[in-house]
Amino acid sequence: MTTPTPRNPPAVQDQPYVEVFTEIGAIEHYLRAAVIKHLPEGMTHAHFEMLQWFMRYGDGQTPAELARMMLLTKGAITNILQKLEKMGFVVVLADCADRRKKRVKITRAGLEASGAIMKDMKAKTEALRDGFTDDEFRAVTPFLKALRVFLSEISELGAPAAAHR
Amino acid sequence: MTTPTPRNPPAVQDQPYVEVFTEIGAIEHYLRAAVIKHLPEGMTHAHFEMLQWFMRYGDGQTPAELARMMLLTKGAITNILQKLEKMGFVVVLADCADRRKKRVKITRAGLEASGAIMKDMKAKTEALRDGFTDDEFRAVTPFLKALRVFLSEISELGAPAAAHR
DNA sequence: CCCATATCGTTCAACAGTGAACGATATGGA
DNA sequence: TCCATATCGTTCACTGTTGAACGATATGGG
Repeated sequence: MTTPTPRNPPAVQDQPYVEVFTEIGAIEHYLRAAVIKHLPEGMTHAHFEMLQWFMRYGDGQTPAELARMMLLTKGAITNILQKLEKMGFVVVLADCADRRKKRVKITRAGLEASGAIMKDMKAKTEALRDGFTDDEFRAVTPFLKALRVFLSEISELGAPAAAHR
Repeated sequence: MTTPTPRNPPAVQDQPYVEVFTEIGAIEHYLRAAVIKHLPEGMTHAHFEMLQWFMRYGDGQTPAELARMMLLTKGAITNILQKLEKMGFVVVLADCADRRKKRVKITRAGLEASGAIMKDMKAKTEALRDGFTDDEFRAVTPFLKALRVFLSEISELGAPAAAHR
């Protein structure tokens, strides 16, 4: 056992919301880490999230729509789609009605790849459902939704105008 | 009004836990965006998080300890600390007892910079406390903590050994 | 006293995401 | 009709993080 870390004590105790944000950040981190372990060679977490998005909401969206939904920039979406298309997991089609737009469709190979990954993660998702009930998740969902909406509105606001002088 | 997006319908409805993870990812995204708007020129979200960490838990940790606590690699911590030191917000001292280690201390300037940012964000934190009660945050904290612990344990596990053969 | 092992902090190449350009296309009011 | 404005998808320079090195230091068993 080593000497305990010398350290100045914290000045105050955490506000409840600070603790929530900290836990949320950690959950995000560990969830990503857990998923990444199951992705095949060359597939990024963002790639997998894109495929999952199609599984959840269907496909046929434009890249700009995907960017807004997935909270990424259009540039990131372009990059992700190009790689997914190279892998054969999506096709990107021109939109005849509006020639600025494109439409993204998941391929059969994409469906299969997505399914294979989820199957590979099955033990973990089952452990999750073993440790927590659906009702526990449902119990916190309204609050998380409200918090997300609140932050999405507030995050668009800039810094205050340096007070008045 | 444009034509509604042509899109294949989703096959199934979201599992409760999927929705929770989605909301958590969005909360993380918007929270980061909201904070970044208030950071001074040259300060990164990671820099600010480091300063906040010292405010919460005190300073004097080693870089390796900071890496473990903040869920970043040692390389990232080195980078962040070097920049914070250039800004004059932290000092990195040698540990006499263990010459492999260093100890990080926040400076008065770091305290002031951190305080100034928090003051700048005051309107937003007040809006947060206006929209949600402490009890609401406290109500979800145990579940989030348990979920974080669960994921931290499960994320260390690798992929299954490709079944048997 | 060694020496194998572990941890320390740093460096570096690779890579993903951002944000601001850009040309192309749509849209709607003068 | 024409033109200002907006959105489309792409590109590119920049930046932050990762993961694997590396040398230096500490530790503990033989």
